[in-house]
Amino acid sequence: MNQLKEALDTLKETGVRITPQRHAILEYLINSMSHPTADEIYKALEGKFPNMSVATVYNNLRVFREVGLVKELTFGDASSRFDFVTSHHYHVICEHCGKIVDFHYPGLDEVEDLASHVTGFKVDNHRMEIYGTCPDCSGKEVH
Amino acid sequence: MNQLKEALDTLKETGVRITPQRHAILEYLINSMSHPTADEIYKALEGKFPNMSVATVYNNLRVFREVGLVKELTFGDASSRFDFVTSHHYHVICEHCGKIVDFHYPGLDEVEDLASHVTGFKVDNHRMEIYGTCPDCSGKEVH
DNA sequence: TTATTAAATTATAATTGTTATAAATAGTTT
DNA sequence: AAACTATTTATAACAATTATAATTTAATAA
Repeated sequence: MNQLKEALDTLKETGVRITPQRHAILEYLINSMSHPTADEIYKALEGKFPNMSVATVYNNLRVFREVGLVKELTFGDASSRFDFVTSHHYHVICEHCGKIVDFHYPGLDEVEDLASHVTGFKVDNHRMEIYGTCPDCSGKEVH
Repeated sequence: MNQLKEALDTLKETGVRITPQRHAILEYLINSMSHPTADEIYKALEGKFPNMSVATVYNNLRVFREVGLVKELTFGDASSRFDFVTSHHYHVICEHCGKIVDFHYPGLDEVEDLASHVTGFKVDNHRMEIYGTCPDCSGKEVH
């Protein structure tokens, strides 16, 4: 239930020190329903941590990713976005305003199996994003 | 049949000038079975075009993308890779050596439909990549 | 064919996201 | 408390990409 507590436990289990900065970054990731960039996190926390370095944000996001708490979403042009891992879900992205909406779908195991069979790869995972126009932007277009 | 000719026709139709540089970049994209980065293209053509600027490569790849001739593959860390669009296919990527293998699969229309229904987005397209270990790297691991 | 004109190329500088480095700081363990 | 290690900070470096302005060139019509 308490995601932050669970996350902190995960860190403790894996021997990652819990620093105030890490605590705050995790908290921010969990509470923000968006998918913030490293810079957004940095800016959001500079009130609480005026001396925190951008490197700290990047370092810790990498740590969280390695531990499996956070997923990095990489689109082409802009900077990476970070997503606190809860359940397995995909993202639907608006090509006009960049809004990202979560979208649950049973994992595409079938595709992984076929890919593995055809290519001989040992398949670990996959990524998928869906692109389109969000309702807000659709509305604007019409007028 | 002749992909290069078709591509040049597409450019003509859309009013995009056919310059020697564009011709060469397209030719390289079509002939290379790999998925080159902008820099790889730049280096590959510097024999033929010693004065060509990197900007030219980037500019033209953008033009090709806008016209639909080329698809940009964006992974997180490294630079974008470019894929001459032939038929609809996905990519299987080796997490160890970075090798990219094409993989045909009937489009996941079903997922797009569901996403559209759930989120209210007007869905245009999607991307999917599959990650794993290629046979070569699997072999090396064992020893 | 040549003259015209808008588009493309070039060279360069600037920008941006991210990572590397080294010194300072803060937890942990003995 | 001392010693050790992980973490943070500040800064510099890097690499991919884009912006700019001057120059050149492709397409087209006289």
